[in-house]
Amino acid sequence: MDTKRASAALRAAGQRPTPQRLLILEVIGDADGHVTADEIYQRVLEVYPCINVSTVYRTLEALKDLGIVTETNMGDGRRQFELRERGQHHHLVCKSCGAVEEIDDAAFAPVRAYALERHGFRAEMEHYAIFGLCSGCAARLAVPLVVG
Amino acid sequence: MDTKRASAALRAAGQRPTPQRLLILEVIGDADGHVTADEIYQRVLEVYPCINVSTVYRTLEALKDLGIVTETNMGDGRRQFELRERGQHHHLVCKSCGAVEEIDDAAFAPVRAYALERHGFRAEMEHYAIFGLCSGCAARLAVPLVVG
DNA sequence: TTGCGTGCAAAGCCTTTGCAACGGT
DNA sequence: ACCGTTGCAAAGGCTTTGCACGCAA
Repeated sequence: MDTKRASAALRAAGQRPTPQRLLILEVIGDADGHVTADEIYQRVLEVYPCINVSTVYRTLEALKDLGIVTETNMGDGRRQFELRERGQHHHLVCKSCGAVEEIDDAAFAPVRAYALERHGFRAEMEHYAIFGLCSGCAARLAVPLVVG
Repeated sequence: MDTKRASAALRAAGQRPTPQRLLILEVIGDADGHVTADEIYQRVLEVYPCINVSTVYRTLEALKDLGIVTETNMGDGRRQFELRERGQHHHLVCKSCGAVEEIDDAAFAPVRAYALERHGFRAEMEHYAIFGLCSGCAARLAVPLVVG
């Protein structure tokens, strides 16, 4: 997301496009993939030495409310953030080697349908972390193939 | 899970079935649904006043390793625990009213298939929290129906 | 006796909050 | 002048760790 569009988005929401916010957005945009609040903080710090962690958290909260960034929990107690504009996707996290790859949101369409039909529930399922074994590790560990 | 089977499971894994551990298991088993570490701690405390939180955490870790309990992150920063023996299922969490209902694991079969076919990835997807709007809130808020 | 399991207290980590100051609009 | 934003520092919530004791095998 370029600075202009970011500014416009913030302004449109009645919020000020401060340098801190634009830098935070830039860091999130430049990182390809997800970043933690602390990573964002550290990277902004390199360019803008007087920013505070609380500003990062507050900004992330605001950007989330505006729908500009999304949050994922990868299960390690830290929140991961990412630009929403990258398009709906999720992450396959290998429990063995830690590799992370992306999986398209289309994979979840059947789950949404199921939830809606049987429970009347509008499932959002945005930006999930899916744990398991990547093809390499599965082969290496000779994991028997079982599909539920 | 009754005490005998729990003891056996622990013993089989070379671990001691201490009163603390059995009580913790009992609490998790009695709770229908998920419980947090602190809830477990509080409930055991009523019966066994000298137990410590750290024991609860250590036990939960051990029980997880043994595959006796599973953990879910419902997005509020606290870990939720549940007996695995209840069978594979997931939770639908309403973002509006906070209601939690269960959804069968069958809903995820297509996702596993997708991950395997396109990425060669063995997805586990155990015990997920799915956020969204329950039927009541969707109706109340007049949310337009969009299925991806 | 060996070592697992425990209680206790303290620290750790990530995140949030109160408050006064600052700066666009 | 107003009010959204910020930095700072301190607190907060949940979880983990170090250490010595106790108890079962």
